[in-house]
Amino acid sequence: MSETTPGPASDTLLDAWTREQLRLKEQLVEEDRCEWRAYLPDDAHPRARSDERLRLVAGVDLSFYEDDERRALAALVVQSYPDFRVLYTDFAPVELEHPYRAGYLAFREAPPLLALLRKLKENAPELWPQVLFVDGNGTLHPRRFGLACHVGVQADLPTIGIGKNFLQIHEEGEQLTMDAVKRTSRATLLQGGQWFPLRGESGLIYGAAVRTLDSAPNPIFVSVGHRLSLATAVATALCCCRYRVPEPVRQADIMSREYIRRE
DNA sequence: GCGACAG
DNA sequence: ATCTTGTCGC
Repeated sequence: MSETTPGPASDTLLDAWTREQLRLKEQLVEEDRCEWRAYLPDDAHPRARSDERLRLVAGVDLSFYEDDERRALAALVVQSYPDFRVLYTDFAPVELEHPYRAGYLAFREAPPLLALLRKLKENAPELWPQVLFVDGNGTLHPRRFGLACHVGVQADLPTIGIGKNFLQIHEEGEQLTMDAVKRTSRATLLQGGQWFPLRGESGLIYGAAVRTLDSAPNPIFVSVGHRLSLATAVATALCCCRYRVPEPVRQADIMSREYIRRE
């Protein structure tokens, strides 16, 4: 069966991918292993020492062409913090090997994103970011190893997973449902900056529902990608929000779509 | 047939 | 992901 045909016929491929996720997960670090600390942009007296301050943030995303389902544009944007000046952009047209499948997004999107990161390290190592925002989940994933983890581990970079839609977790009877999240969001996320952990029946925390702004009632879903704690991931995401979505992923999205539209 | 489905 | 402008409200 063709790899691009979704369905039961590709079970052996999905099994192999599952094993690959569990193998890479052995290298996953879910605690703070980064030399910087987030601080609010409007904090007149940042508490962090100057050499511990967050200065370089980045975002990656893929945008798609109308005609061909497999053609896409991978984008990497590096920005200064806290003023979000765009310091570096790179775009690469790519031919995707695999179709989208929930739970296996990394096998579709990670390769082109990692290629952009390798190129950055080679051509402008001084712009290597302190943290990378990924458009997609990290540990908020059935096997706790989503795209943001995949990219973080393989690039050895602190990463934060940002989901704009909730991915339900039913694995191992966890029962993290859309309904429950919507109810809790409505009841507890009363203003920007508020969030709650997404905790399964087992007690495991997969990520957080975060209301980033007063003006954006719908939460985003933040999870650990690599080399940081959930608390750091949430605090850093909040520090990077001018709009509902953290600025690096927002810029990568906007600029890649603009690039497609203008060519 | 119905619901779920990161991007 | 993408199809898509204006428009209602603070």
